[in-house]
Amino acid sequence: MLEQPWDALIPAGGQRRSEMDRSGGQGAGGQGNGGHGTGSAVGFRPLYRQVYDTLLRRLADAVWQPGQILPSEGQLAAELGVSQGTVRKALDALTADSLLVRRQGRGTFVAEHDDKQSVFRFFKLRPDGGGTGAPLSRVLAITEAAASVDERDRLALVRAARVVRCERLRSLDGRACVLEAITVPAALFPGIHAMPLPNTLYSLYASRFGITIAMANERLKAVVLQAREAALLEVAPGVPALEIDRVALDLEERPVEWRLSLCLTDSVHYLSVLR
Amino acid sequence: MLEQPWDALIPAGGQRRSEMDRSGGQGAGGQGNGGHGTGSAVGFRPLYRQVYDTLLRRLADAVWQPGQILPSEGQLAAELGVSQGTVRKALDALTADSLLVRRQGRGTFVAEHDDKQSVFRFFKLRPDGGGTGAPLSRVLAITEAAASVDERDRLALVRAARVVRCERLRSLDGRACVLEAITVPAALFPGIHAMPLPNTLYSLYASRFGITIAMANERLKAVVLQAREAALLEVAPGVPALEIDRVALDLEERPVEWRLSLCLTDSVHYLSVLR
DNA sequence: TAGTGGTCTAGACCACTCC
DNA sequence: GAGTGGTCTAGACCACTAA
Repeated sequence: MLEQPWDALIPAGGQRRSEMDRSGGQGAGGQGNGGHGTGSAVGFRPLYRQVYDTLLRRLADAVWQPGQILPSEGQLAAELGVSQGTVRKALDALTADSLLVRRQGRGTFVAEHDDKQSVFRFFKLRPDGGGTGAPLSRVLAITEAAASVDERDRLALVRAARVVRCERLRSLDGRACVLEAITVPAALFPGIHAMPLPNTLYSLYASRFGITIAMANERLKAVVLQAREAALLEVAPGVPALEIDRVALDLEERPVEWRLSLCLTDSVHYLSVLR
Repeated sequence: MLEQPWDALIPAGGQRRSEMDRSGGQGAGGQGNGGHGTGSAVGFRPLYRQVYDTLLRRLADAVWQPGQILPSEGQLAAELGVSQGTVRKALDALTADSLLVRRQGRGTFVAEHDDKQSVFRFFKLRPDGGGTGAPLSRVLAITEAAASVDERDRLALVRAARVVRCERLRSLDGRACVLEAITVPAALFPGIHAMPLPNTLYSLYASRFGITIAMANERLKAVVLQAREAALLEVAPGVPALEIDRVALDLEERPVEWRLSLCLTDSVHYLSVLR
């Protein structure tokens, strides 16, 4: 299934009954998996990590759709030739990564991120008062063009790549407060420039293009609004704004969206929880 | 030990051999622990959660000092009357919460957060270029006074409470870029106003006052510098700055520090990773 | 009642660290 | 070689859900 051409996953400890000798031989510590696809040295991963990768691949390939139920732990264990406990460890890890949802008595499901509570996973602006107003959006423009230098840089694109750009104005509790410039690779989102865009773009990415946003890196700065930006946000030029430079990554950690947001923060703040 | 006057923890499933009948009876789902001390309804927690709480209490009471080694899994299991696997699940959870560090072949240790890599756990400003310059600090003033309204609000203090205030100027890569106003309850940090303050305050809190910072909530805004602030940061008044309003919580989720930072972000950004 | 995930246990082998 | 955490297995009982 992986790491080895054999049908079953190779164990890393435990009394597995396979007759195959140690082949590569080595086991390996635990946490030092690295990732990023290099790992030419030993390339060993614990069994549950291999199960994790196997299931992650199926999620990335949309074998299971969002909201759909997965086979039970026992069925997956039998299919992959590992114990139920090992499958559980992989499923728990995928749940911790917000890719699965497990419900006692019902089953394990592919996470849906268009729920009301999930809107706020990647939207960290909150009204100062503590109200829970969900953001509303108005699309100003959507165009297709050749990628700029910045866009190629953020999205790891080649020179000739084309992108789709979208400008949106978002409001919270009825007040315009965010101006967003969104860029996605045209190749990954064919036809998106002609679609009606929902408020939560990431659910559209998942349902129409099979792209799941798993993570985002945001870089925040305080800036001063330019004339055009200020006009769109209906404030005076020179007002300070919070600039959020976000690159969103899919399940395979490829950058698939660049979003530059300008936020008015007089009655709104960006919430960050450090652990 | 907890939940029950008996010596051993009560199980929630499994074939434990205790003769005591179900007493309270009910089991309970799992995740709905809530916390915050209310939970008068059933108050049930899984065994591993009880072990977690027991060990957390010992950490909060400084039974084990930072850097110190804990008893082995087997010893803890024997002491608490549970299986090694249950202890492991609790230890793994504490490790996930950054309170413990586990090293294969060596043991389990209380996390030390004055290491070089740990400085950045609560310090999210990074040079744009990607350099890893650690911040340096210069204390401008330190005073004791009665708590202001804002301070009482942030730190959940009573009217008569006294606080210690500290103003610091921090620089990154040699450039002054952060002006910090720090407030702590005087009662929790006796004598701190007369101490030399290290660059990493939180290690001082742990080593001298037995207070471990487990979490922090930050609220970010874009603001304009006032004259005094701009002078201290050596820029012109009116320059935009990133305001970080942080409340730090200890192991028992009590607010123990309020920190208001003003950051220049022309060559520095605030890094936020969303998962 | 059957099937699912949630918890708990017991015991095995492995890799790492230190003596 | 002894002791530690890391991984894997097998099997038990529990709580929850739905038919």
